[in-house]
Amino acid sequence: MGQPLFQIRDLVEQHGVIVKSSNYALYGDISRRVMAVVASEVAESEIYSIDEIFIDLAGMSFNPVAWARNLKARILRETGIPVGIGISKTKTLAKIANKLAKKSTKANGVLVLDDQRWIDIALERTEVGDVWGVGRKYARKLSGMGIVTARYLRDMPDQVARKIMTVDGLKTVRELKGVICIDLDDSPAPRKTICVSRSFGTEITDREVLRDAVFSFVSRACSKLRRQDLVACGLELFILSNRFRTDQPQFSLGCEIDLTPATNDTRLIGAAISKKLDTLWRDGLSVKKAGILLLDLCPPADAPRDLFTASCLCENPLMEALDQLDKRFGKETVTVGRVAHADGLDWFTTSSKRSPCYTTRWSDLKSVR
DNA sequence: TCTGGGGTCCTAGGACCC
DNA sequence: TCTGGGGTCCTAGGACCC
Repeated sequence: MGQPLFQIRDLVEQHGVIVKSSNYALYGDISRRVMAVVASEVAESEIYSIDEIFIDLAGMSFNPVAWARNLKARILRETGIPVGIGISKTKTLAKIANKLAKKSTKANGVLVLDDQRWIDIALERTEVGDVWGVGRKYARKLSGMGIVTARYLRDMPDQVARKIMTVDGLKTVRELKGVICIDLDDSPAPRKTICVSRSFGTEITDREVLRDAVFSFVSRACSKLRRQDLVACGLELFILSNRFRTDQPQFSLGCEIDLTPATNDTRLIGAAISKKLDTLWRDGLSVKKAGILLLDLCPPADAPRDLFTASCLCENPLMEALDQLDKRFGKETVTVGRVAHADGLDWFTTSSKRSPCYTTRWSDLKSVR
């Protein structure tokens, strides 16, 4: 997991491993299909990530195992996707149940942890670092104290948990005890930031090429922003050196830009960034990674206004037309400014092994004879 | 040669207010 | 010149998640 491909070339060759570049348009669409099936069966749920959903079964009177098996079968039939279902008293315990459901052949994808004896055994078999909310750093710290399993973690005193891992860690410990501390969140708060960043296939040493790249980030970020009906009050631009090259000086340069009045117009944000880029740039830089971060997002009506503008965002027919064209004919059919010069794409991340967008792009549709 | 991208939350400390 | 108590807001850094 997370290992660069070039480090495991022999393994790939030896076992005939199939390699795929990631394809988020495809994953996103398949995810929506799976979530839709789940939503049709339950009243309360929370989509937690592209491949996870929490379901509230409180007050349920039917047999949970039979119900879960049925749901699992239905998702497989309707989407082709195999899923695992873990059921318990809290989200943290349900995540553990889910993990075990996948591992155990007996469970075969569905596991209920309700009996305390079984919970104890499950926690004993779970490494502390596999608990939801315990990352690498905390896992190392806890192991140093002899807390190596989820069971030890559950049994540690509240004050110690709080001291080592702040209130979040305390919540985790209590959730392991079966006390609900992390509620089901069925209406997630709107985004506060939007980030678009890339590592480049080839390092960039030319300011104008970098400008091209940054412009394409702006284009993507603004389109995300408009899709969520938000405006940005500020943004951050950053450029980084290649951290793996010891023969080069390392740098991490960035700047913040105030956007007043708040906007989601690609042209305005592009122009603001372009100006800043000139002050940030120095000849001799070799840029491996760059990105932009849109900050302080809010609905247009909530945006701070300046003295001379009635509203931060009037109707913007041009941007609307742009989004419509993208929607109808594919991403970046029409772009603002200087995006995507014919010869300017060398820098782009390589993804030669991307699977087709079977379900979201007409030209990628599978043909059947 | 090649080394991912996109988010949130908490805390401590400093600046400021009355 | 010295002295106190009670707040808010912002930022950087560090942890976590997928």
